[in-house]
Order: sequence, then structure tokens, then C-alpha cells
Amino acid sequence: MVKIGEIAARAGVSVDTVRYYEQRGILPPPVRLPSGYRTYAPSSVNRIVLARRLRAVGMSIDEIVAALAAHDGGGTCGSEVWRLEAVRERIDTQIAQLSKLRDFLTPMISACTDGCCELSPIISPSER
Amino acid sequence: MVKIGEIAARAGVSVDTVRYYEQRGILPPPVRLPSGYRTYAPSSVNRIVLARRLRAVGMSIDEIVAALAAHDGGGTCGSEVWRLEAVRERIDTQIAQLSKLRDFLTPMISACTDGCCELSPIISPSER
DNA sequence: GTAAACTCTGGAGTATGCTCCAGAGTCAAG
DNA sequence: CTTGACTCTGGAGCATACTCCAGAGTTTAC
Repeated sequence: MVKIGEIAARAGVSVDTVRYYEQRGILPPPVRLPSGYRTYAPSSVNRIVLARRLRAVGMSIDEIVAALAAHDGGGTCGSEVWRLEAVRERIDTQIAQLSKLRDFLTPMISACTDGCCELSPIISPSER
Repeated sequence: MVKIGEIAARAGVSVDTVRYYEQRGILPPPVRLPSGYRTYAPSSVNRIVLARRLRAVGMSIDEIVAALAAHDGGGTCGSEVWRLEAVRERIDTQIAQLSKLRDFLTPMISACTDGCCELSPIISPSER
């Protein structure tokens, strides 16, 4: 079991962020030493890193909490099918969205090379 | 040329957002009527929709401005290679990042079915 | 020509996600 | 045992991205 400073360092976040994530429900309340110090299993890093990555791709804290809750709510570990799948589905949705965005962009690029740009409406096409 | 209300409706955003995007540099200063009203080419919708989609996948306003500037800075339209490509590259990076995230998750899901969960450190593995 | 709907500006307000701080206690090395 | 690093709590502060508002002018439909 490690203290907050080390867990934060390992996850690449600040100590404040770890406490904030606990407050928001991303991290469960950790075991406390008699002194009140928080102690974490080293694997807690995974949860923080995962949250960070999900944040980086546009998920809100609430969405992450919901996704993790769906995962955690699967029941006793190993006793039934877990739903980390839900998170993965969310990612697949994101990827699909991005691909669509990519497809949205591609014809624009072609249009550009044809002498007309759909993204710079400041000058009308006739002026080009 | 259409007024702000219609451009906002077409893009599915609020009038305030359109003005905010102009202020932030996502949209160029529009042509004004003698009354001071903003008027836009219908194609301006594309720029707003694109910005929205990029926001939805985690890009900040500043990043979007930079990406669009890279695009706009390509010179006279059709006269040289445009760099909307830069935006597309950003998206590809995102997709790659998400795929990595997906790969990060998959072994966790397997681990779960094996009776150990890396995301719920509140209970130590020995207690399971 | 008048009422309803729309637009203007500048600034204040809100939600989210951190980030920092004070003041006090705890721990680890020498 | 002291010194410096670490941790605690609660609350304030900050950046981002909107969102709303007042008060005033403009446009549109009847």
C-alpha cells in the first residue's frame, strides 16, 4: 500500500487531482492509516490513468464515474460478467464519431484542391 | 447571406455561441449590414459544425483555432496545397490514442473474468 | 405604423475540472 | 529529537467554454 504522493506520481497527476477524483467518485474512499493518511493499492494507478485517458478524449468526469460504476456494479469480481465492456463501447462510439468526422473532412480537402473552400467564408467563391 | 439566428439554427448552436466563436477566432469577422447585423455565407455552417465536432472529441478552442489557422494559412484557395490535412492528422492521432486505450482496457476485462479486478482497489485481491 | 421577433454590445454569471492555500498534524532520516 | 518532506481539511481561486442579461436599435409581417 502506497501513500497519495507516490500514487499521484506513478499516475502522472497531482496529489490534488487524486483527492479530487476521490471526491468526485472516480476513486473509492481509500483505506486510512491511524494518522488519517490515505493508502492505496498500487493498482489504483490504473484507475487514475484510465480516467485521465478518458478525459483526454472528451469524456466528462460524470461520464467516467458512470462508466466505472457500470464496471464496478458488475458484482463480485469473477462471479459474473463484468461490464468494463461499457467503457470499451464508449470508446468505440468515440472512434466511430471521429471516423465520421474524418469522412466529413475529406471531401472538404478535395473541394479545396478544386479551388473552393468551405471553411473560409470570409471571401466569397466568386472572388477567388 | 444569412443572419446570425439562421446560421446558428442551421449549425445547431446558440446565437451566443456563434458570437463567442467569432470572438475566439474560430469564425472570421463577418460582413456587417449597415445596421451592424452580421451576415454569413451559408457555408459558414460547416466551420461551426466542424468546430463543434472537434470540441466533442476533446479539442480545445485554442487547438481548433490553430488547426483552422493552419488550414486557412495555406494561401489562396486552390493555388497551393491546403492544410486541412493538419486537422485530419489530429483526428488520426485521437483515433490512435483511443485504440491504445482500447488495448489498455482489453487485458483488464480478461483479468476480471479471471477473478481479479485492476480497477477496484478498494478490496484487496486476497479478499476476493 | 406598430407589434413581435431579431440583433447589437459589454459585461456578468454558470458549470466543469482542476489547482492552490493556510494552518496543523505526521513521518523518516540523521 | 529535530528538521524537512509529506499529508490532512475546507475553502478559495482559476481557466475554459459557454450562457444569460439589460438596454437599445432593426427588421418583418400585418
